[in-house]
Order: sequence, then structure tokens, then C-alpha cells
Amino acid sequence: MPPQNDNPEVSLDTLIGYALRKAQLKVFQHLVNELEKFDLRPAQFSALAIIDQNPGLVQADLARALDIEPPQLVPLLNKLEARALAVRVRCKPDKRAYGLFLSKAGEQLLKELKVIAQQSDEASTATLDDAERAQLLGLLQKINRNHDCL
Amino acid sequence: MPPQNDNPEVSLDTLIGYALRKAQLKVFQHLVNELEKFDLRPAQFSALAIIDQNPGLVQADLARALDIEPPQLVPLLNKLEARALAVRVRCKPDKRAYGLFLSKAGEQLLKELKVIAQQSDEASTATLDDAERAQLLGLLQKINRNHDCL
DNA sequence: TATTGTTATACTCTATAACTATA
DNA sequence: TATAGTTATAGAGTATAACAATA
Repeated sequence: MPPQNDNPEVSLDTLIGYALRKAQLKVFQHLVNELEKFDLRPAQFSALAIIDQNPGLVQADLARALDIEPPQLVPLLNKLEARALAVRVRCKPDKRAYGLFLSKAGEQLLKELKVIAQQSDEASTATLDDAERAQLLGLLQKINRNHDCL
Repeated sequence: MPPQNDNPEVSLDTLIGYALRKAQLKVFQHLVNELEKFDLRPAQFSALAIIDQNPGLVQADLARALDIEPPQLVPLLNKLEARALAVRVRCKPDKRAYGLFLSKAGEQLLKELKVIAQQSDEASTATLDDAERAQLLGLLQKINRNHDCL
């Protein structure tokens, strides 16, 4: 922390965006470190979870759910397929598209990863108690509701 | 009883990290759009605010405060100096280092930007009322307090 | 002609090693 | 020798246009 601060009445510390970014970097970095042991990135974990909850969805749907562009999905899914965690299956009605499914190994790994992610969440927010964590989750989800202002 | 492995207890929507990331992207993107009108990035705004509160700090201090590496600071400060918003001044005691100061124009622009940032904060969290916003800020700051290294 | 997934490309952000000039 | 700032560079993450196969 740099030297003194003689005019603190309006500062970065009153901005939600500033605190939000710092907190996100901290929590995200913790998860990155945990998932590194599985040679996975957070987006790959999220992809596994979304496929698990929406078996058969096509890549465009997954891209929208992850809020990334379709081209970014290609190496991500290649990696998951190469590790036999997920599969692309040609759609019967529309042979341009692929339905996405988890393999048994993918389902099993995902179960492990969910525990890891939950523990990472708690470890990186260890200054909060359970009630505060629940409160925070509710507030964040409330922010994430209205997407029409974007 | 066969133990069911569905595990709906832990999905992405129960993870603080997931909600935190989505909220941060939303709030950050809103600020990026607002600052774009001034041809500035959030890190440049933060740099202006930190220099303003800590006039004369050296670049290593600013890098630490912004949580970026010193090399990333070079083009950032070059831009601020080229626009005459901030200046690097050789330190008298240690001629290797530069003290950083805002120009009058920098101070004046910063005053404007603080209003913009505050409005951006409120606009991108418009689903929250003032009490919830204050609550959220407190929770985030609590996360950002690290007790393992002071 | 339009769409799904893919390739190629570029632009930003970030991280690290090496260089300069001072100490 | 060690440090402050800089340069050069490489690695991610992200965004867009263009292409192939299919509709």
C-alpha cells in the first residue's frame, strides 16, 4: 500500500465495480489453481456442468450459455473430447449440428470438480460466514438478472 | 437405498465464483463503454485516482496498488503523459525512480470520471436498491481483506 | 441463400527475461 | 551487486471475417 491519503472522501473504495473486480480476481485465481491439478480451466469446468444439465445441446447453445463466441468453443471441446470427458454427436434432424453429451468419465470427474469448486468458493471467501455468503450470492444473482440494459 | 448421484446441491448457480464472474463482467463492461467516450481504460482511470490520492508515489508502488506488473505500467503512463493528465518527475534522493503526479487537467478530468464511474456503478447494478448496494460493497470488501499477509 | 461449426487472424491483457542507468 | 524503469517477447483470452458442409 502506497503512502498517505489526505483526501479520501471520494475514492475507488466506494465503487462496487472496483471491489467486485478485486474479489472476482481473487476467487477466480483460487479456482484456477485448484483446477490446474486436473489440467482444466474454469470455462472447461463450466462447460462440463452445462452439458451435464442440458445433455444434447448444440455448440451454439453452449457458446451462448458460457457467454463466449463459437470459435472459442472449438479448442475447448477438442480438449474435452481428446480426454474422453465429452462427445460431439451428429444431430439426426440437422446434420450440420452436433449434440453434446458427457461420457461416464466426464460425469464422474464433474462430480469431483463440483466438490473442488465448492471448497474453492469457501476457501477464497473465508472472511465471510455462511450467512454472509448466502447473502452475497443472492445480491450477485440479482445483479445478473436484468440483461436488457446491456 | 441406491444413493442417487444427481447431486443438485452443487450446480453452477450455487457457486459464488460463477455469479461473481458474471456480475463483474457486466459491471466492468458497462464502465468500459462509459470510459470509451474519454478514450480511457478502467486501469487508466484507477491509475489517475491512485496517483491523485498518493501524489509522488513511484511506479513500483502504483504497479502494486493496481496489482499489475511494472512493464504493463509503461504504455499506460506514456498515454497519460502524452495527454498531459499525469507527469513523471525524477526523484531527488534516488534518480532511478520517478514520482508520479497529476496535472491540473488530470485532476479536473478525474473529478469528472469519478462521477461517470459512480453512475456506471449504479446503472449496471440497477436491480439493487441503495441498501443492497451498500451491503454488497461491504461483503466484497470483506472478501478483499486478506488476513494471511498484512 | 442461410446456418453450423470451423479456420485464420488480430487485438488486448498478462507474465517473464533481459537491458539501461543509477545506487 | 542490487534496484527502478524500460524493452522485447511470448502466452493466454477474446472478437471478427471467411470458409466448408448442410439446410
